[in-house]
Amino acid sequence: VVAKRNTWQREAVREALGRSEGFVSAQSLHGQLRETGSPIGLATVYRALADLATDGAADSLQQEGESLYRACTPGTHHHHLICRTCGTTVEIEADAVETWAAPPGLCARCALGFRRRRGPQLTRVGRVA
Amino acid sequence: VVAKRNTWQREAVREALGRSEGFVSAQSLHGQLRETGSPIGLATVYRALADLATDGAADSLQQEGESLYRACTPGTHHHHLICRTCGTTVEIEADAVETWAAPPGLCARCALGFRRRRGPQLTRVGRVA
DNA sequence: GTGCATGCAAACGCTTTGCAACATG
DNA sequence: CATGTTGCAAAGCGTTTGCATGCAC
Repeated sequence: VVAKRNTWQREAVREALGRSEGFVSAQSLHGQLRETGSPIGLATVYRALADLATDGAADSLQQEGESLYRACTPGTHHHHLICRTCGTTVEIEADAVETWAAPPGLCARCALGFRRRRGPQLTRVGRVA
Repeated sequence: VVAKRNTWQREAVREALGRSEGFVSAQSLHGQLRETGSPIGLATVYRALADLATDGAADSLQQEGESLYRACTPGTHHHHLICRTCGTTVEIEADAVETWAAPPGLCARCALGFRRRRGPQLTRVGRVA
């Protein structure tokens, strides 16, 4: 993988992310880094997190208008299960979840492509009433 | 149900929401209403949507930093499946999805409470690498 | 007159971008 | 010297809130 940008501070962000339990916001990550004496800027944290997410080294989710990030083991094909109630997150191997999540989570047309391409997919289930 | 607020324009928002296919943003909904000659303000659209979502008359999801809304059949206990690839959304009856989604989507501790309370839950599955 | 919905504009929080300064090779 | 990262500050965007107005009862 060719280094695109954020070569110095990006490592600091990656470390801080790895040190954190569960998902953290960019701002809280920035706060932590500043507390440890780093002069890192908020913009750099955002840029680093965007890169990490692109490379698959970090996983992100949206919650209440802000993005939360979490280090995840890169290179391995896996999914996350996030408990909506308590926030507990588990990485699980791909095959297990695809067995139950992929077919009902995609419409017929896309499920076809999913099985072929196995591209990024997200299944969401909301409960009402 | 006692009318809390937004009694007049709320109905206009509800109608416009029902007229829309799939999920729409508050801003686009506001634009549509203004195009039809309504003097409704953006704030009122947001307030009405918040109420509709609270009452279960609308379903909302977050996508790329903005909230999208969709009318849904109120009073019935149901879930939504949203295809991450093409955005197709289907309402499905509760029992079917709870069979496969609830147990793996919650951690052990919360799943217990889920079965007891059957409170609002959301299961997300993200795919990486 | 009282209460509450409404529209407007300002404020808010998170994120992104413009830019000048600087480190690296 | 050329390239690309950095911090800061300002801008951007969706959303929320404060407030004066006006309608309904």
